[in-house]
Amino acid sequence: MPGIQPTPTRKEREFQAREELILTHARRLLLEKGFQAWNMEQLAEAVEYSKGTLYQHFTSKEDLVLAVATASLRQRADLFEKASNFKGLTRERCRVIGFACCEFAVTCPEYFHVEMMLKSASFWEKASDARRQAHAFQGARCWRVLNHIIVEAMALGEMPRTHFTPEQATFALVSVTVGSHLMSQEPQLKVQAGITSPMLSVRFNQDIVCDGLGWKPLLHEHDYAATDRRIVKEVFPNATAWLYPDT
Amino acid sequence: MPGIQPTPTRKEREFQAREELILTHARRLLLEKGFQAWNMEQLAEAVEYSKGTLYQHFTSKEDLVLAVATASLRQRADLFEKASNFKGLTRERCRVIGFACCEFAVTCPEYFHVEMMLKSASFWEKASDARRQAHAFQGARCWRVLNHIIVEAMALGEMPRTHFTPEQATFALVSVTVGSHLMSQEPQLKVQAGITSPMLSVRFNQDIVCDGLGWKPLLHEHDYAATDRRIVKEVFPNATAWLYPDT
DNA sequence: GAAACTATTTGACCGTTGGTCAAAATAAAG
DNA sequence: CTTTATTTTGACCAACGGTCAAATAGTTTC
Repeated sequence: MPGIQPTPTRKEREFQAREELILTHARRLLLEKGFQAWNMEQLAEAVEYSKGTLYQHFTSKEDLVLAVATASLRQRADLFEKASNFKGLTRERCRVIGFACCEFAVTCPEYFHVEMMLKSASFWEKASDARRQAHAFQGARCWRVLNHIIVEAMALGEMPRTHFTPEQATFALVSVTVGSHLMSQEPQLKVQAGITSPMLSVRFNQDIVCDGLGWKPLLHEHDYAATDRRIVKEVFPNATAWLYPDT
Repeated sequence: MPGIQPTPTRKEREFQAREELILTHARRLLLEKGFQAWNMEQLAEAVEYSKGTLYQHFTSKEDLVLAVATASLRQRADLFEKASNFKGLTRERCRVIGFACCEFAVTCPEYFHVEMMLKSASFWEKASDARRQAHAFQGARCWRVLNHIIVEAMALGEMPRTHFTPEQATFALVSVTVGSHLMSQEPQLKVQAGITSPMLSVRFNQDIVCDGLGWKPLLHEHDYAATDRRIVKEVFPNATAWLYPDT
């Protein structure tokens, strides 16, 4: 919750603009080549500054990549919050979050590539504390949105509250979402599972978990196709691009 | 399905023994330090050979790590096949697989660390083709065991077969399992979700998905605590170590 | 048992890359 | 214009993955 910012000087604004330039190019390189297949020299060339200047913004290559990840994560949190404004049943609102996940995966395809590295302890050691906290903050925003919906679902009696806590339910949905995204990128599994549209698989698995949680109305008790049409129309008009597997 | 092997000479046996020695130490280093924080020189020192000798076994550091991962994956496939021999309802047998997952996570804790890297394209490029195929083979073994149980469940009418294919159901279970393992290692999420025992969370989420798939008998329709006791007794006597969160 | 030959092991060496810092360039102040 | 403060630069360093000619160990021949 940022208060009144001290007026940024021209220098500060230039610094900020350059940081975003760096992040943009780093993001592109991450997407095109992954983490290893480019170096700081190449990035410096791309942004038309020298290597030393890069290190005025970031303490290490890992710190830089974490900043890219956090910028993406902020977009996800923004999408989540936008999604949560949808008017409807709690399970319908959860469904909008599912759409947000897919929109995010399409908008920030480099994120899942980076997310892998975020699990490695050595990665975090090399990142600065400020960036670590920024990442945690955006992560918490995403968690909070989904958790709120589930708390509300329980309060309204749309989800049973006797078998598990709201946090357990949130965790289940987060897990299945991340796992589905990861697995649907695995070429071998895609063939074995006969996956044609990764996004469809992710949302299918989310539905399974929601049903498993007893989140009313269950999949076959409601016309979710109608809900989906409303979601596309009201919240994610661009979703048609990824909603149906390209023919 | 290995046929009659040509008799290995003494040299071949020594070569094999050394390879296992290398893998053992590499596995330990991976667990203790991750991927980055050790180098081939250190590994060479640990196994008391020189760096050049390591490169007679593996084409690159990545190739070596992939070999470690595949060795672990073989253990998982072994556990899965052992688990699938359990006599009982299909959902009970799926539950044994869930135990196998946890047993594996405890036995091969370095695997999830490595699995992250396996998603990176640049990683696979540096590994040899033979190791790639070996890894795919062990992965397919794991998939097949679970898939067979689900096919059988549908054939017996213990799982509905109208809403999805056996492969979709298998994919959902695989996704939630991997996702849960990953997420339950995230320190921030552990706090937010209030996770005390990662293994318990994984199995809980698997239960949710099984229920969501309509896999009879559902969680509340059957005394799965009794099943669990049988599983521990008959298949995983060591499971008590991780089954309950340590006090 | 020595010599000749083969197979294996070794570690000095190379190229690349993340990261540093003194010097150069630029901007600001006097 | 001169001096001072700030920013940018790229040569440089150390670390690491990977290579290969030389050394060592092992085997065969006479």
